[in-house]
Amino acid sequence: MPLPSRVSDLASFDLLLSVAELGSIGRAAKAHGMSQPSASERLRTLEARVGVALLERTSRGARLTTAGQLVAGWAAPVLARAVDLDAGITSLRADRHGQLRVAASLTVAEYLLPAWLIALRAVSPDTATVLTAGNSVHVAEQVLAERADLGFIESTGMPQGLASRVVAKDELVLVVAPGHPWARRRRVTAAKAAGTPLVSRESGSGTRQAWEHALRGAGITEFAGPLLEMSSTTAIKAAAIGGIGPAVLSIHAVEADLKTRTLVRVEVSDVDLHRALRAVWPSGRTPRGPASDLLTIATRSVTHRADRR
Amino acid sequence: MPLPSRVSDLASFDLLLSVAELGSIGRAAKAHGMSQPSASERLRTLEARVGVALLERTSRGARLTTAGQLVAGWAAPVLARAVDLDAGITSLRADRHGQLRVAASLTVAEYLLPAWLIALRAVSPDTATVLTAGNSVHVAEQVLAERADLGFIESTGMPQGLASRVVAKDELVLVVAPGHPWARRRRVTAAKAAGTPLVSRESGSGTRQAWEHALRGAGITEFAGPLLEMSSTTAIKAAAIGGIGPAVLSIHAVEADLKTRTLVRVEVSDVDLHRALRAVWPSGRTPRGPASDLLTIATRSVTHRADRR
DNA sequence: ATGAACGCATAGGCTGTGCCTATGCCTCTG
DNA sequence: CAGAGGCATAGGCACAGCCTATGCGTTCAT
Repeated sequence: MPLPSRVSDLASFDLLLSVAELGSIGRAAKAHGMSQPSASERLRTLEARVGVALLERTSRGARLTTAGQLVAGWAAPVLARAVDLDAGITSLRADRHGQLRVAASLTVAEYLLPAWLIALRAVSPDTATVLTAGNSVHVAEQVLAERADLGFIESTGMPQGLASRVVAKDELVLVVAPGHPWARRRRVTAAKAAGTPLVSRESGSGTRQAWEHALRGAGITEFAGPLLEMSSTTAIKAAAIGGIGPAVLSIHAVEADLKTRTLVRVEVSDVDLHRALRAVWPSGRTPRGPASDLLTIATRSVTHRADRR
Repeated sequence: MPLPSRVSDLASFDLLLSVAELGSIGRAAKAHGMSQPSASERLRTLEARVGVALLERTSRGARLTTAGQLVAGWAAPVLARAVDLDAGITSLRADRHGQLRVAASLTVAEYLLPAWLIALRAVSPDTATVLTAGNSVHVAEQVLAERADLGFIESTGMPQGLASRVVAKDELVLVVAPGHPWARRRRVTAAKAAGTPLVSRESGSGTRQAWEHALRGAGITEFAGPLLEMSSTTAIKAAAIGGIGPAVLSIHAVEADLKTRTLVRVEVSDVDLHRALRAVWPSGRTPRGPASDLLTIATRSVTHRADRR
């Protein structure tokens, strides 16, 4: 399902937000480093694509119409997530010799780090961050070898020589498409879940290991083989949504889909699927400088969330 | 602050997700209605912009690298919000004579309706929805005049002749930039809040009225004039983030900013800033067809959220 | 072993979008 | 009444992106 082309031009929506903020097309143009006529035409074609008037142009500026306010309101989250994406990408490029080297598991890197990096930039704007992603063992190695200043891992199997602090919670969830038989009762037994082939990552994935580990904790010893093995979380989600079969993913990965009901969560009786996410660093070598800032930010995020429950 | 151009090309990221899902560049190209060479080049330039390899190209397909999985993971929420945006835009265009006419307050239309519309499309794909946004009085008029099948309003001042059901909660929050003096203590008295000039919407805005109403409930009678009046939520947020002064906004509008700490919430002692959001329809004329579906979806969202607390 | 099928890369050529500068018109203000 | 600020229009240029055609490498079946 390709994205509707109507919304693919982020720069135009960004321009619209700038007009809302600055009160005139010309000022918005300047803020974006383009000429006023260019901005004017961009907004005009944006309006044409949207199909309704978004701006009220007066001789002393431009204001959003009601429809314009709505569109701006919907566009803002898109741009906010795009900023997250950009922050993540920046941390991936290693060409700047970053002062702060972070190693993180995929779950942390995907769902939590971008927001932390943006907060970090607010605290120390000049810190270039280099991110390496891998499984927990890999991250631990990087930190122990001092090739990373700070690591973030799932808590299972903490190696020696590392100090740590819990910074967030993760939870595995079993999800199915709304049409799936399990979607109605919303609960299955551990044995049933283990005996059913799932859409999953390749074997060796941390999520898959954690899933089997949790079920073993409930006394399960036999597991059905995977129904389908796919290379990415997105692909697994797409397969599950398409009704191929149940899947097990991090709660962070399916939050939005649960909200919009494109996926339905199914509880697994008597199995604890929670796990803590931890920051780690070489014991005795307390993080300093930007690493300390990032640790503070990450820790604050867990207390912040606790506030809101 | 304009969006970094690195992430402005949504179509390329969408293509990347399709590759992750379908396992080959050619199939992704076909899914997007373009030729294989075009897709190949798009992905190549995307990799150049990102600065790291995202795909592992083999002779029988393409897989994401670790970095590619990360980028895909960050891009997915951007695209998901873009789909929301598109759903909203679709509902704004009135050229199709929609079978379902919805009138909603700005808060509901901005933050809740897109997800509902997407869920509605899953239930009845052929329903074209037309959305009108306005303040609560305006919405009530539309519904009473039967120019809208269903309305969504803040609950203050329910007019006669309308039946209703609570579908969501809203809450006003006082926010300041992290550097503001109030950010440290995180709490002010009602009198102090009322006596301080705020960045706000034009007078007559529902948010502003609700704020003053809530403070009057706490015995406050005198209000400072606004520090700055702006035309949109985005503009107000930008001003607050920029440190111009405190602002009062819906919790939904600042959720992301609170999470990333670009804004800090300040409690107001002894003032109840909650309000219910209600669906309304002409009493006696129980919603049927798509209107009933939408009502069910909206109602489900409130119980769903309750589940998760 | 060998050809067919599949998949990605490269080459060449074209179209159209988007941007810039210059200019005109309108309105509010002093 | 003149000037400033702001948006729209016009004309012209550059480049980005797409398509078709083709080539090369790998895999699989006969």
